[in-house]
Amino acid sequence: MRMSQVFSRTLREAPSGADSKGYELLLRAGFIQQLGAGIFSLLPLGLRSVRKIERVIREEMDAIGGQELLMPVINPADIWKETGRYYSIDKEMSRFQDRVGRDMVLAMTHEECVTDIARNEIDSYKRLPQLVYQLQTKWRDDPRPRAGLIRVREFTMKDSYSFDRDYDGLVKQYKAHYRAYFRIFSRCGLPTIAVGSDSGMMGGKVAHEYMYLSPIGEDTIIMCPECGYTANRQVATFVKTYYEEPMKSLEEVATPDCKTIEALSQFLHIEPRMTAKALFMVGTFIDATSGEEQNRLIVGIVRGDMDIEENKLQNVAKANALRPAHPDEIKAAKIEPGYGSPIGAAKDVVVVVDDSVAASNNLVGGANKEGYHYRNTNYGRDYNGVVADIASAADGYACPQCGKPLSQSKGIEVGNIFQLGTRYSDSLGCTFQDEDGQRKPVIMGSYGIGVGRLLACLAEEYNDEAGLVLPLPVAPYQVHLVSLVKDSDIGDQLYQELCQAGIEVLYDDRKESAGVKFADADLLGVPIRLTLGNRSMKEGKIEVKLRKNLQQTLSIDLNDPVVQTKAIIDSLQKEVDDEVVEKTLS
RNA sequence: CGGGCAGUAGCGCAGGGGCUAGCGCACUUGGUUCGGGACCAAGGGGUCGGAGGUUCAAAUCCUCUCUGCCCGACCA
Repeated sequence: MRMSQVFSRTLREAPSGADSKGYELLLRAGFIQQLGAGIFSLLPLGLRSVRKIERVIREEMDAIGGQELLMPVINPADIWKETGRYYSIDKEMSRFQDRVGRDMVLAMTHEECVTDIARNEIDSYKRLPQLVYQLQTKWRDDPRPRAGLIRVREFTMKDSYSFDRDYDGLVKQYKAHYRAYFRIFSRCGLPTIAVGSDSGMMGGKVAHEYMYLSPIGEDTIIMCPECGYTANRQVATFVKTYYEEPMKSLEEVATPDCKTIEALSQFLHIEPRMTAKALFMVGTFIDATSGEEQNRLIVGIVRGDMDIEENKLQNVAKANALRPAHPDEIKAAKIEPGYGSPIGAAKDVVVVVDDSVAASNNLVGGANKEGYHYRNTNYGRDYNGVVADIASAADGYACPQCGKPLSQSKGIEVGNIFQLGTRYSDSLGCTFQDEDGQRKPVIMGSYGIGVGRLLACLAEEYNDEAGLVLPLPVAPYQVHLVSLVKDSDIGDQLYQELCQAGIEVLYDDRKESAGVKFADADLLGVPIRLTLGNRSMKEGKIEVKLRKNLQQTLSIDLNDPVVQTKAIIDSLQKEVDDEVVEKTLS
């Protein structure tokens, strides 16, 4: 490709609002352009990178037996009503009606569609196992898109779906994905870790997320440096210490202006761990068959030295959605905000008690009276509720596997894998006849990779002051040919030669100064730069620089450029191949 | 959905009742330069996000509205 004809142009200054380095550079290099909030066009350079990522994905999916198909973005709402997600998913899924008034949705994922296909195709155990995948546009009306391609509303996703006759088969396909995903990300050059995760709206039990660790990430990952335990904070557990002692009798105590645990413990001269903290949320419960909605107040109780993990609370309460309760909603349940506890609360509130509280005694808790707390509150005696782990893991807490201190860091989720089980085959009636003659639901798995987000993470990982430094397998071109000589014939000829040899060349044939050309080459970040200039040509050489190390200058012979260029490409490719991560799930 | 900020040339920004709306970069033409974002000269490009209002006069003040960004809620 000749630079003089490239559709996009480079920007000298970062557009305002480009808050992360990677996003800024993708914009400045002309890889992407924004159309609306969370809606981006991929320009030719960006699309070339995306196509390369997609090729890696296809190769690895094919390698584990995947068959590519393509499902429609627009679905009749019927199948979404069958699984209940038409009702349980809120505004994140966009809906409309066609001309005759039929309910339609923009599919935000394809479990419904693929299960519908499978129930027509799969009738016998002889047709299992199966694995299909697609690279398809998803629309999710995220309430808050941000950070360029990291969190968007329209995006391309690789999603695959496995079908098995039993759980052993599912586990096998799950493990195949576990390994394939590490291969995909590492082949693209992106370092990732797999963490245990919540299954969220997907349903199912076992799930992993692939995280690219980055300070701009929105997920918090809890890790144990000692034994390798990793989990999303949403599900991460830790070892709690309990404080058991003989129960003492309940005692009201005046605690003016003690609306926080900090103020309370200072006022009473006690440690936060001797208090119980209450969090009030309103949970929305949606009946999956009728779509009927009901709101109930949820009280989460955790010991004062910990925080509540809202995701855990939501799961335990089995709510479809949670939001903080308004003070008047709390009061309506006979609870006093700031001095609240389940003691004496209305009957219809859902009380969830962290095991740290249930197993500790004589904690200070709210008296549901402005300015007063109780000493010696005890679960089981003074109030009841569901006991579960709803505490949020954090830096320094004890690892659930080895007891050593945990650490936390931020990450971006680039992929995930779920063991769905029969969540969708049950509700959509996707069954097969097994060897024993019985009809059984197909066992499913679902596996996703955000393609654009992967590119965004790569841009985040690979850059320097001057621009992008993309690895060879995902760079839009392999070679950037910069011609600084007036006589364009030499450059044109070299360009032709390289192209004919199958090398992907970006050829800067513009009538620009050397500085402009180098600056653009730095910005675009094509891994290998060939510079055609008088300096080296006098010696019959072409100057070579690798984008990732501009200090070092190499050279190849002017009269035999193709073979030597190919050798450099091969060596860069080999560097990546040597780093391909092989990890298996035990 | 709450809180904050911002919409003026392709990009980054200035101007905040008064004549023809400006600067840098980018763009066009001519010339000089030619290995790290060159120089000189001459140009082109704007219904100042939209609607309504106040005023002799509105990019500027007021009201409404749309859009984008940031924080939070939210989020596979």
